[in-house]
Amino acid sequence: MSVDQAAKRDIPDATVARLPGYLRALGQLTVQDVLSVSSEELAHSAGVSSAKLRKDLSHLGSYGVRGVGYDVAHLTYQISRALGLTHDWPVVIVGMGNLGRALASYGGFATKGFKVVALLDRDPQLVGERLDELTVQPMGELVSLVTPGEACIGVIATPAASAQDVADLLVAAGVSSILNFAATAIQVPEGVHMRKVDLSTELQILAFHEQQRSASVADELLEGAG
Amino acid sequence: MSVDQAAKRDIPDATVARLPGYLRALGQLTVQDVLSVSSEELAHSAGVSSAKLRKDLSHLGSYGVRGVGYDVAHLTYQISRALGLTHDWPVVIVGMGNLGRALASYGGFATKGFKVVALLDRDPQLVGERLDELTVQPMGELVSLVTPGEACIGVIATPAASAQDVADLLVAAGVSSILNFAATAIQVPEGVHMRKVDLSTELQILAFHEQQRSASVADELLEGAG
DNA sequence: ACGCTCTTGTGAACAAATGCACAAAGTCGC
DNA sequence: GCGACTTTGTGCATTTGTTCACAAGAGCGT
Ligand SMILES: NC(=O)c1ccc[n+]([C@@H]2O[C@H](COP(=O)([O-])OP(=O)(O)OC[C@H]3O[C@@H](n4cnc5c(N)ncnc54)[C@H](O)[C@@H]3O)[C@@H](O)[C@H]2O)c1
Ligand SMILES: NC(=O)c1ccc[n+]([C@@H]2O[C@H](COP(=O)([O-])OP(=O)(O)OC[C@H]3O[C@@H](n4cnc5c(N)ncnc54)[C@H](O)[C@@H]3O)[C@@H](O)[C@H]2O)c1
Repeated sequence: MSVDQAAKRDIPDATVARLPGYLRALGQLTVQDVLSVSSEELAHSAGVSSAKLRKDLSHLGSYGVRGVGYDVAHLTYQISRALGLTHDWPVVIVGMGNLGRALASYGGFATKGFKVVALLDRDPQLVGERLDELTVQPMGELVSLVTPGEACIGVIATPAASAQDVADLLVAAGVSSILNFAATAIQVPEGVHMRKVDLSTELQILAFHEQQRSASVADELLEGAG
Repeated sequence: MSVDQAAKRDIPDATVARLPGYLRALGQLTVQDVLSVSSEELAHSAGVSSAKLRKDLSHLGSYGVRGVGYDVAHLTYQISRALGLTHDWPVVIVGMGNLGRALASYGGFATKGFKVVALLDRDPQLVGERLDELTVQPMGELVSLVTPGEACIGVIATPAASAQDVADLLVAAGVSSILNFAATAIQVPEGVHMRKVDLSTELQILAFHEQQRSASVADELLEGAG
């Protein structure tokens, strides 16, 4: 058993970040009743190179068959296990504005190893409102919803100004992983995992590349003229 | 001027991905009327190490003053320029469901160098609906909205099943940068930039770390017992 | 049984990113 | 002016990630 866990222990971050993409591609193959897939094909559907895919999978163990490829069902299981998706993780969403509602009504959670267990907002006007099986609760309920020591994922969908306060409340209640949608950096204590999803960052990165493109076009014109 | 552009030309990807975060931290300092900031302070607000921040900024040029720090306004300008945010980029959003509406009504675009110029959906029921100054238009309007050669950013907020089709339409219309919110990998031709924002990927990465944590706790218990 | 074909898994080379540590270059008090 | 002090910018070592290229292994037809 120690071998098994040791194998999981040092999966590179870059690999972990790509595993969900492989899982999704495998899911599409599953519904198409495809039983087996080569690294080349799977890599193409996931949008990576086949060498990268094979190296990534080699970190989980040796689950392919040389000359044949990977068994779709078995690989799906192995990746799910590596990611810790063999059981559902509870998720609480804080902030029931435009984004929070969209997230709450988004069905993609349940099928992927997560279960939204609570929706919270500090606005008394929103508390009590029903959204897809769940009732919006006041912030005070947080401590009774989260059991310290038991893993729980917190999602922040409040305005940037409240994000740090909400993060502090989540951490105090015992949440150890936070996904932040607010457009601000938040500080969390050591031991709490934090990731952010940020629209404007992504757009700005795209803008950078667009600008590079137009700059190089301009340069080529100048070079042609000079 | 060639020197200037050469300096911008090879900013590492990892640096580009962090620049928006610095810009945001600088924005907060600006509203607080802070005029100057050290790498240590700015790095802390942006959630990175000061060495990383300095190395990142050094790729843009030498805009700090030794012994003092960085001028907030000037650094803001330089980063904006490096990212290509000195003028607004047009953005079209396709898919006016839960997420698309949240994005459309999100004010964060305008202040950050972007302007939503069109909302599109294929559902005739939604076409014609007004959302914040804009009317939802049918997909056929795409070609008349985008001018090939002029940069435009396309945002995909349709279900996964339609994402590839929508991407193809956007590319055909002349869009050269795409931000994909749909939970699927899409293929775009060489020369088109594509980035994705994906909730379930992020949650799965958090789940991995939670699982690592519980695995190591279990290990420690075993070790203590053995 | 054997050789042919196919595809995995991985060592080794390469590239990118990070972190360290300090010289260089500025400010400020005197 | 000058020396003490502060903070930047960067060369270098280290770590992390990617790509290449191919040996090892599995299936299949004969
Ligand atoms: N809407 C989008 O498309 C979008 C896109 C990208 C990022 N974001 C970010 O997501 C966040 C939410 O966006 P939105 O459009 O849903 O905002 P919103 O204003 O519609 O909703 C925010 C909600 O958070 C609640 N709230 C505020 N402070 C709180 C606190 N301290 N504790 C608990 N609840 C609190 C408010 O009552 C409100 O219901 C913002 O930070 C925004 O920048 C939104
Ligand atoms: N809602 C969320 O919180 C959330 C979170 C993460 C990811 N996502 C992803 O974002 C996407 C959209 O989610 P949603 O909840 O808004 O879905 P939705 O079903 O509410 O809306 C989808 C919209 O896209 C339109 N559409 C469908 N096919 C189209 C096509 N070919 N061309 C143009 N328009 C088309 C539909 O008419 C509909 O209005 C999904 O892929 C989902 O996985 C959503």
